[in-house]
Amino acid sequence: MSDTKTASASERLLDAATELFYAEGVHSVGIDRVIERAGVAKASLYNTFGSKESLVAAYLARRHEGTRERLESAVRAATTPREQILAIFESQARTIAEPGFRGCAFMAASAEAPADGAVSRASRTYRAWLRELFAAPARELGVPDPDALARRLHMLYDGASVAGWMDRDRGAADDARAAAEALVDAALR
Amino acid sequence: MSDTKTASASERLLDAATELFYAEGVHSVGIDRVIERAGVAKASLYNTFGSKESLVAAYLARRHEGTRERLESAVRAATTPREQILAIFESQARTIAEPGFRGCAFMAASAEAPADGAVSRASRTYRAWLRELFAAPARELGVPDPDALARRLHMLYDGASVAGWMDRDRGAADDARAAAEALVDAALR
DNA sequence: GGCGCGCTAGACTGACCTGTCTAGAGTCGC
DNA sequence: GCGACTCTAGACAGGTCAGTCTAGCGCGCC
Repeated sequence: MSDTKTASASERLLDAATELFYAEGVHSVGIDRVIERAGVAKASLYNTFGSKESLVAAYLARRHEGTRERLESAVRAATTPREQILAIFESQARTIAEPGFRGCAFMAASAEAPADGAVSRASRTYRAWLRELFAAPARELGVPDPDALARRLHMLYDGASVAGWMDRDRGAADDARAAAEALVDAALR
Repeated sequence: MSDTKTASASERLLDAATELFYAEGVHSVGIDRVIERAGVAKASLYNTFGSKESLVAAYLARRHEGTRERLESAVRAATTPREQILAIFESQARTIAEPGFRGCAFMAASAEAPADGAVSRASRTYRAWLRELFAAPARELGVPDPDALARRLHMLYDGASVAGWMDRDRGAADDARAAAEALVDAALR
């Protein structure tokens, strides 16, 4: 998170938007609260982003980037395809355990947004990337239908995220990891 | 759905709330649109439900009831515990294939609601019921940890719902069903 | 017949929303 | 010194929101 004093107005706006939108929801947080938290004038927000929807899209793009760095570095640290798949769930477990975890930001934002706007587009981009993150090691495994395996692993990932959020189940990703092992084994059988 | 002409004001309000809240989100739909669609005066809504939040809770309670009837009758029609578990996903497949499917109403409503209100309470009640719907046949299977199996099946169910919604994946529940078979087999092994 | 109750229609309040606009402060290169 | 630029502070417009309140209608029950 950037230093409030030195960072540019656009950085501070994104910091504030990230904290407020994720914690309270896109619709519940007004522009005025974002600029107040960022210590930035309203005109600067509209000069930089143009609209609230664009600010939300930028917030989601930044979250996508953060998740991408975290998960891809976890995957890189693993050697076998099987371990790469499980590393995704191990990284997710750390995310869910963090204080303030409130589920998937893309689900939350999409639930409040119309189906054809910038928010839905950002979500589709994110989900396509995550799907491919599962699909690449699935192909390396040499299973008969790697795309089907990737879809099912993605379901476990989403389900763990929902359980960590709505059921406050801290161990959700550990369960998902164990289930993922079973799915990989079954696909290899 | 009740007949607009003969049903009571409270029934017509719930009908309208169900359609609008599910299709467009709780926050996006104002009270005025609900009463207009229901053909009911605003005072009647506030006499009956007292607040918008209570109307939302009543809408969720009704959805819970509908899902309960659908899934429990699907489970009853199955004979073995294994078939009961798979019947849940088969029923989900029909739900996802329906036109207008927009994901889990409880996820959507919870994403817009504060964490301690009537909406979150309704979601917890619903999720606890669904968890138990998986747990009962899991216990009958005689697996070592039926609660863990139920949690993992619930994750698949949630993940299929998310995929059916966000990825417009019509076959999501079929994938989830196949994955559930693998999880059940692995738990029995 | 008359009373009460559930209902309708809609004005109204006060708050909050996004987005625009004005006016001016500070800082840079030149 | 001066213009260009980026920023701040905040008023303002136009709309929407939840929720309250008044006034009156119609129907069933006593």
